[in-house]
Amino acid sequence: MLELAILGLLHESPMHGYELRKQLTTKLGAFRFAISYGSLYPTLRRLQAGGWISEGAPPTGMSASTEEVPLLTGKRGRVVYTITAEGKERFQDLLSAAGPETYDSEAGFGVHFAFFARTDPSTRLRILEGRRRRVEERREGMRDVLSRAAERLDTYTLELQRHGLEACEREVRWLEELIANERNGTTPQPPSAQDPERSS
Amino acid sequence: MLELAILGLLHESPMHGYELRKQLTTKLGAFRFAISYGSLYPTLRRLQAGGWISEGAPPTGMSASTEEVPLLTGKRGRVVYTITAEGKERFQDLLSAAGPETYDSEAGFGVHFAFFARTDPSTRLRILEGRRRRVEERREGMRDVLSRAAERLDTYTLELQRHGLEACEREVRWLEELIANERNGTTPQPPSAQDPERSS
DNA sequence: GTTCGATGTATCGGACCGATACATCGGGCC
DNA sequence: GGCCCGATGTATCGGTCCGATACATCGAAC
Repeated sequence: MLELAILGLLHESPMHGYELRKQLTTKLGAFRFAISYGSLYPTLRRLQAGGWISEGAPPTGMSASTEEVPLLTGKRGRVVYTITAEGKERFQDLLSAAGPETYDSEAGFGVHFAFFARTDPSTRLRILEGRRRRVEERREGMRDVLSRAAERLDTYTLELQRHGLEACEREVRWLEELIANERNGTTPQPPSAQDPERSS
Repeated sequence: MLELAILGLLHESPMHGYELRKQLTTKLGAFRFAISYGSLYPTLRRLQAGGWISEGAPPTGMSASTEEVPLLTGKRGRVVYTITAEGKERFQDLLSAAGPETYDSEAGFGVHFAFFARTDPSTRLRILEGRRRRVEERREGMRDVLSRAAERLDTYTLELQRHGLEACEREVRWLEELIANERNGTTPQPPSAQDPERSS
């Protein structure tokens, strides 16, 4: 999960840990996702051990990302991580591997969704539908609780269920819209959508 | 967190692990909360070590909960856990101890909220306001991302932020309503609210 | 010149999850 | 009768991730 997120961000540009964390919480944080250093650094080491990222500046002297990265001077500390070719492959693999963990957790789905621009259309659809099914299940569960036990629960518990149910219904509607757009080949939201190429 | 949830449920009636887990996911599950046995059983042992719950049927031969618990025959397995007097104290302590962890996590807030009926009014208000502040912070963060970076993000990432922002706004509104009701002394939602007894 | 907040790297203990392994029981089915 | 199967039920293990914490550097404010 975290691996996918990190690879995805490093795919765009090399970064050091601090910056990486900021991006993780802002760009991917929308769907409840916050990462602590206690998981970031171990994961970075894991990725390094797998040969998917490497420490140090980009492979050959490039000046493209000059403004993105504050450009480490030779000083001390400040470790910049760069994705390797194997890392890019790994990223693509993880992107299309949409198992149950992709639908189950908020975070998992959020991360996958954030990289949809680089995910192939069929996988996108698969993930959206899987997620929808999952949320629908939760919704049904809460409906049951509300209808069967309306009398046996105190007001607060009841209100909690009611709010949860509403959130689920909203999310299902949102997903349904996304799925419809996906089938049309339209991009999600904006007024003027250009016809995207039809790969696969 | 889990300790609080378990003590709260056992406070209502003794239960065995399986039933406990079901209740945890249905009654408290609304605000994204699912528990696995891998955390349930260790926590039960922790609670037992602390003397807050005890194994076996309720202290003295009571027949009140006959229909609630499937009533273990002498067979095998089937361990029923009962809350102790110290456990009840502990429960009250945890209820009023509303630290940052109460506001930060969905689950933490959900559990506390589910037991609001047994929480004193001032603590309720404190928790609701703390939670609101937290959600407002997240909301502002997302607003910033959306306004500053609207051009630099792809459609999907943008849509993710948009959806997240909307969810935050909803939750803030919900909390605001609850806070207002709390100040009025009204119970949360229903049309005709009877004046609740004012217990300690 | 020194205090302070932002930037930055890193670890440790512990909470929690997912998978898994069992064992028991009541039915349905051949 | 014998069999399997799904629901009920207890329990552990490895691993992921979190929260707290410790440091070190740097520019700006005072």
